[in-house]
Amino acid sequence: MEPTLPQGGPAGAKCFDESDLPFDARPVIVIVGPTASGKSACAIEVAKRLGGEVISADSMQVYRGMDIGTGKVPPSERRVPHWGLDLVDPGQPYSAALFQAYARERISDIFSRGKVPILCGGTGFYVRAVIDDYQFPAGEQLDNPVRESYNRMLEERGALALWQELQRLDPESAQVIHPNNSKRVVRALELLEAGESYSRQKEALSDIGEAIPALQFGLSVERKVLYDRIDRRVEDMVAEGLVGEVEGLLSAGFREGLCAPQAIGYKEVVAALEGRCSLDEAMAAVQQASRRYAKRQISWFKRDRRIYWIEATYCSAEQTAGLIVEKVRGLAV
RNA sequence: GGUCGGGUAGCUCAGUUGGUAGAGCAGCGGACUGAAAAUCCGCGUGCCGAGGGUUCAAGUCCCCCUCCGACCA
Repeated sequence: MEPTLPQGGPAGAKCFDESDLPFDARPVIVIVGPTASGKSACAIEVAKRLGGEVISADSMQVYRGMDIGTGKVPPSERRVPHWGLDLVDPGQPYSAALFQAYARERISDIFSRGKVPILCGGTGFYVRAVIDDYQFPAGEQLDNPVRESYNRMLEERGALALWQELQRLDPESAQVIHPNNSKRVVRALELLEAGESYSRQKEALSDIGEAIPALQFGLSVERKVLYDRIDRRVEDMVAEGLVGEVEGLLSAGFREGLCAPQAIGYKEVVAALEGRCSLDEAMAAVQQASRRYAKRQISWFKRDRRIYWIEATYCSAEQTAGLIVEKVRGLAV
């Protein structure tokens, strides 16, 4: 089947136009898409052809020791330098702001060596934090005592009381956050402490500019095919030793982490290891969670009108990479 | 062959004395500025097995056919 490069992407999408590029700016190549859409292989292929290096934009692949379940490309298959992997231990928190700083540093370093940075990953928030002008308050602690105390308030007095507290301190922000969304309510309260306002940030989002010139490509795969691939991938993960990997992490204190234990594929296997369900049930839960995750990813990326969508359902990594390289060269002339 | 039970959403099932149907799960859509694989919001998607009858009105009552299950031969 011949791959084609659609002209627009979603209906009415505004395509990236070469006139948007500053004359001498070298764009970062961005490859996004839902889990199991073939991003990683495609990125490696593009990197090989363009003299590039891959930066993974994935909130879980930053963790050391979480390899099988996060779908990390094994070292033997990397072919080109990979960044963004194994940055911290599973016990540590990580964030979009940290990734933003890390990835931008990597990008300028790769450029300075005359190579092409390829940002590739499924964590939409991380991708946008890097290429767009997201400004996070400086100097915030990740294990914030303020967050701690609001979380306690949530536990003791409930979601509504917490939201009402926000309403009292910052009514504008309370208005744009659903009372049930306690995580975000806590974040808004935290921001207040740092002298920022959630609602002001949200407003700024509407006309946020690009911080780094980027050419974004999205791999789209028919839903049914994507779901089948996800289901199979989960079976493969178990066959490759996911359970053993989780056991190892557990004995290394993985449970105390803030972010890592939330990873799909890990929390479910932990439940099975603790006897709360069978392994088969855990696998089914992982498959379902992955499908829903893919749906959320699609939702996130669909919104970005700058992305060129590539219909990749029946395409190999060589084919999708070929289209990307062709497009990049076309624009670079 | 006979008797009984059942056939309602993708699945499991509810459905009052008749008033053109609703739960759970699954699914779909959306939001997103230091947890984002997280968190949150929204949406029933239906030839009620087929046909006929009674009735102003049938998922519901009657007849017949059909399919599934159990039991009896």
